Amino acid sequence: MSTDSGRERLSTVDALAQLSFAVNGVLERRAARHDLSMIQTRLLGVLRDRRPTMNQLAGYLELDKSSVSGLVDRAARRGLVERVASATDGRAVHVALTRRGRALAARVSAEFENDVESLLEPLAAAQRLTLADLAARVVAVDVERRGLDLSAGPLH
Amino acid sequence: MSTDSGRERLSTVDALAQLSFAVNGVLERRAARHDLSMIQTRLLGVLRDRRPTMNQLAGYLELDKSSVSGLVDRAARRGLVERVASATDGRAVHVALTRRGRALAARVSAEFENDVESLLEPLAAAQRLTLADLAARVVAVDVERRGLDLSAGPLH
DNA sequence: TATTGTTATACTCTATAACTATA
DNA sequence: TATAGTTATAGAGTATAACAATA
Repeated sequence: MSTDSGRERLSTVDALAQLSFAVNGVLERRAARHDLSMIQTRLLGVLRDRRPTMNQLAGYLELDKSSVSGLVDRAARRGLVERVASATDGRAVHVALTRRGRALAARVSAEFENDVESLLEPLAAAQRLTLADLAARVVAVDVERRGLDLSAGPLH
Repeated sequence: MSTDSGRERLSTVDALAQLSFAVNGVLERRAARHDLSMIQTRLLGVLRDRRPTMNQLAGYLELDKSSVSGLVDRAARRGLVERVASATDGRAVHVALTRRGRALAARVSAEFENDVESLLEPLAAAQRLTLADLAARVVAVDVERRGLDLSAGPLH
């Protein structure tokens, strides 16, 4: 790793932090183009393959249930999600994507994928695979340690 | 972005997104232990080696100047930063860390470094270097493309 | 006139505490 | 009583628009 372009070598931590920052920024700007905040984007992502209760949703998003109430209110006001009464528990409410919400989720996800691909342009195919492999290894251990559902990540 | 959440091999985009999510989470939780939001943490980070005007600060943080006013207000109320009148421009105000702000910034930064090191535990030393190298390459190109100051990243 | 910064206003996001309805 | 969810309230964070002071 040379410094021939006048750029100092970053520490591993710095490099990783800045990479995360870049990826996060990509996602944020992409979401913003659809008038979506990160948390609204995550909400749509979580709902792509689930129909959780408010309570479960709070678990996935690591938010208080009262925060989720407002979140879902605002998404529902935009016609992206809807509340569905539980058939088995009179207290519970499920949250589901509307057709429009599903379409938007799919679109944002596809665009994000493109954005990240383009971010990775400087790497050769083999290097991307290496990066993916190393990242996956780190993530797998972190998920296990923290006992989280992997699929509650950025877009899921 | 795939829809399955098992332990299958992740796509490069998924792996990268989840890695970013993990790193971001580490930083967020670390900051929260000091009652700092991400943006307050970034504010302290930016000020570690700068004494910018409000306007320049808005540029570093990519926020509107009115947002920066409030941000600095709250940090100043906690004794972490202070406003300093410009010696050369009667309109301008510089923002600087207080002693307490500098100490906190150093502490959070050191702790964050530890956190990320521990996140990277599953990787061997050589793999970490590879990861850092690939990340740095991606970041360097992104920074150039977007014309940003590299040092306005997560902790700087 | 142009620039720097603050203030007024409005909205999203978040948590805590109090509440309602159901189990 | 305990649980699921909403509402009331408070505060951080953000942007837009209007403003004051200085250049």
